[in-house]
Amino acid sequence: MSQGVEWALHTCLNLSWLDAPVPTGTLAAFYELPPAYLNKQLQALARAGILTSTSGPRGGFQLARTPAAISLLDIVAAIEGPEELFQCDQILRKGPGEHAGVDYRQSCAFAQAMRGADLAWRRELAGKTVADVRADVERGHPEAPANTRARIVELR
Amino acid sequence: MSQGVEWALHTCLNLSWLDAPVPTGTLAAFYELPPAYLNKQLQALARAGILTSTSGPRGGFQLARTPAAISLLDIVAAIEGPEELFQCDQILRKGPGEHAGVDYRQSCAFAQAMRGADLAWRRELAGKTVADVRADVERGHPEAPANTRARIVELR
DNA sequence: GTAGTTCTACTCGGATAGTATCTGTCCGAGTGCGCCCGG
DNA sequence: CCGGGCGCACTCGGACAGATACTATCCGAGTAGAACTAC
Repeated sequence: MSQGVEWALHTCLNLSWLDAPVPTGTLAAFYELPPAYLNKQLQALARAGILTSTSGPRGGFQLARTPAAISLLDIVAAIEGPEELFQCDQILRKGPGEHAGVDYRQSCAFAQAMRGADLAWRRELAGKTVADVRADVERGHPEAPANTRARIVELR
Repeated sequence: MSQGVEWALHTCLNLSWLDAPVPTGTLAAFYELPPAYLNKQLQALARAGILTSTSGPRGGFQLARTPAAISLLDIVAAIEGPEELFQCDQILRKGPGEHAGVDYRQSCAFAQAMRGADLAWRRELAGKTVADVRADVERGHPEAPANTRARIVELR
């Protein structure tokens, strides 16, 4: 699974503590990440409607909706794409007893099982939002929001 | 997710209907797969203890244990490796408020959530065995075992 | 003093290289079977 | 006719290229703000 997912998750959490656009360079410096490559990931989040981007001075990225409306699945899907983990290539098409026109992505027992596991994974991710994670973090580290805000203005 | 997983799943199912070693070439011809590359996947299954391999004439691969003792997770893990889907690189190490020596793979809220989803996925896969899938297939297509056996001897 | 204009610096966005992993292929080591030879 | 030895064809196993996708970088288009000028 792509590296950018972790960057996107933590960056979204940080943005949830801020209410003004933050440029890529500042967000990258926060974790010492390559700025241009982080920018690429944030572009994907913007295309997915999770972030909004504003150009020019005082521009940058900010959350497009409330943290409670952003699930971890939204972020993962924005970076990794909407495809399932297991892609059925229907090799049964080449086997014996094949009925042309059958969609083995639906009828193959293995494809069904893999899809079931995929759905269980997605259900877990869809059930956790950025707001949930933020609450967990603030419970364990009440100073985190202030620290983050301070570091961001320090890096501007 | 790797292509070889689908090949491995279907090949294990086919082998569950047979009780003698089948060479890679025959198994590959069954679905018109590249023989040498399928061989590579079967080697991985053998290393994982799912198949046993015998060299020489009349050799090949066969299941190492009963189909009820082979879960889909076993096969997936043999091909893809034992790593989790999401790898936490602990970028928090580079952030503010960092306490040296903390293992963020354990304490980071995102890592915990991703691990939970991973476990849900694995639980689904571990709960389904090759024997289960075989029963499903035989229910829908009672002729499948005989067809498979016939095709295998035909391709020998 | 104020409004309009220009200029500049800053930001995103997509186009462009480098690298690791997945995909596919090849040849050598080992092995069991069948054949041949001798008794 | 029967037993032993030899040769051979077959199979796995790991070492070797090619293709795809991930990682990383750079430069141009657009924009908001500030500075400057004219009234």
